[in-house]
Amino acid sequence: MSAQADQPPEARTPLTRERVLRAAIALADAHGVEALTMRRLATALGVEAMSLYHHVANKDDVLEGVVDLLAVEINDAVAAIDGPTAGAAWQAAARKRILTAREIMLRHPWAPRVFASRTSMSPATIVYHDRLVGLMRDGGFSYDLAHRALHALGSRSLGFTQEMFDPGGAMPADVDPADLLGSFAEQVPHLVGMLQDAIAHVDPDSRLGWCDDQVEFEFGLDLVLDGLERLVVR
Amino acid sequence: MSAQADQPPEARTPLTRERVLRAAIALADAHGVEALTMRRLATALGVEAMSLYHHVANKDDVLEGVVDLLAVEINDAVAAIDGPTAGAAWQAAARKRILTAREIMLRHPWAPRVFASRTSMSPATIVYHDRLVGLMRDGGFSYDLAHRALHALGSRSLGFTQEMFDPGGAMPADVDPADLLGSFAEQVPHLVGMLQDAIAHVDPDSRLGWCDDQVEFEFGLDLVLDGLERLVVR
DNA sequence: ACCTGAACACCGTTCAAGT
DNA sequence: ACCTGAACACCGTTCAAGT
Repeated sequence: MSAQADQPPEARTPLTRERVLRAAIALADAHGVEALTMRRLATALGVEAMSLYHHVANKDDVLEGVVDLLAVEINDAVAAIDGPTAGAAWQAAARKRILTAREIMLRHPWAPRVFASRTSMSPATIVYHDRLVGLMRDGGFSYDLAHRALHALGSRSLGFTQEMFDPGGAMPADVDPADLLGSFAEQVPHLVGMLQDAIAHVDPDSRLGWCDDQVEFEFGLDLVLDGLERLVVR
Repeated sequence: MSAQADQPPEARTPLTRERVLRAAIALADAHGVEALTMRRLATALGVEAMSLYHHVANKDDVLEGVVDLLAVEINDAVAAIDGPTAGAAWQAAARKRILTAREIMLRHPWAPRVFASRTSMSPATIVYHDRLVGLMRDGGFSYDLAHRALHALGSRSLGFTQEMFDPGGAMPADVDPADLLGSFAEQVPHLVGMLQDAIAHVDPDSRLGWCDDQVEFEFGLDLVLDGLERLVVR
C-alpha cells in the first residue's frame, strides 16, 4: 500500500529493515535456520550480501529483529483475546494466551531455538511478559510470586519447551522401542517399558511421532499453573 | 596413571577420542563454546586440525561426545546417592538427583545450551532418564504418568532451565529497573513493579545478579514435583 | 543515499601425500 | 596407523569504490 502505483512492477522495491527481517523469517520457514546466512538472505532479496548492512547492523541484529517481529505477532494475536482476568480467572486467561503464543511458534518450528539462544531482551518479548505479569496481578499474585512464576514457567510462557528427547523424525507406530534401542535396551528397562506403553497411546494425527506434543505441553503447563494458583493468597 | 613412566615427558601422548573430548570441555570452560572450533581444539592439543578427524567423525561428533561425557559425570555423581525411593520418598530422591545434575551443569555454564541444541540422544543421557523413571516407578507412577512427568520436567530433569530473561551480566543492586528500561519503562508497568520488588530481595551472594537462580530453580522444580506427587495413584 | 566488487579473516572438511 | 600441508567451499564482515 505504500508502493508508488505508477512505478513499473519490475522496479526494485527498496530494501528496508522490515523487508530484510520478513525475508529472513520466510527463508528460515522454507529451509531451516541453518540456511539463514547473510549471503543467502541477500540472494533471496535479489541483492548483494553487503547491501544488507545498510539496514541491519550484523547477523545478530537480524536474529534479534526476527525474534522481535515474531513477538509482535504474538502480542497482536494475544491482544485480541478477551474475558475475565480477576481472581481465579487469571489462570484460564493466562492459559489461553500461552497457547496462542504456541500457535505462532508452531508455525515457525525453528523459532524456539532462536528465542532460546538470544541473550538480549527483545522489546516485544518484554511487553508480552509485562502483560502476563499484569494478568497474574489481576489474579492476586504478589510481585514476588509473579517473579517466581515467570521463572517456573521459563520458556513455557512463550508456548514452547525444549525437548530433551526429540529424535526429530516421526516414530512409526509399529516399531518396538526395544528393537529401536537395540542391545542398549536391556540397560534401560524402565525407558523401554515406558515407551512400549506410550506407543500404545500414539494418536496417528498427533503432531510428532513420539508423543502428542500438544497434549504433553498442556499437561506440563497446567501442572505449573495449578501449582501457582494454589500458592496465591487472596 | 596409564602413561608409561619410562617415556620421556616430552613424548607426545597419542591422541584418543577421550583426550579430544576432554580438551573440548576444557576449551569451552576456559573460553566459551564459541571458542570451540576444530582448529582451536587442535591447537590446544598441539596438533593440526586435520588430525582430529582420525578420532572424531566431525564437529557434531565432538559436541555429541562432550554431552555424553558430561552425562556420564552426572550419572557417576548420582549413583553415589542412596536413600529410600519407595512411595512418597521418590520425590526427595528425584529432587536430590536433579540438584546433583545441576551442580555439574553449573560447573560448565555453556553445557545447557549444548545439551539443548542436540537432537540425537546421548546414551548416558538416556541412562540418566531411565534411572529417573525407575525412581518414579518406585514411587508408584504408571508408565503414562512417568512419560508425562519427563515432558513436564523438560530440561529441568537435567538440572537447568532456559532463562528467557538473562542479560548475562550481574545486576548492580543499586540500579532502578525504571532507569534501566529507560523511556520503555512506562510501557511495561507490571515488569517495572516486579523488578523493583525483586531487587529489594537480591542476595548479594546469589549466583546471578537478576535473581537467585538456585532459589528460583528449586521453586519451579518443587512446583512440578509437588504437582506430580498429587497425581500419583497409590 | 544506497548499492557493489574485491578482499580479509575466519570456519568445517576433503584429499593426496608424507612418516 | 597416524599425522600433515594445501586446498575447497563456505561463513561474517570491512573497505574503497561506484551510481
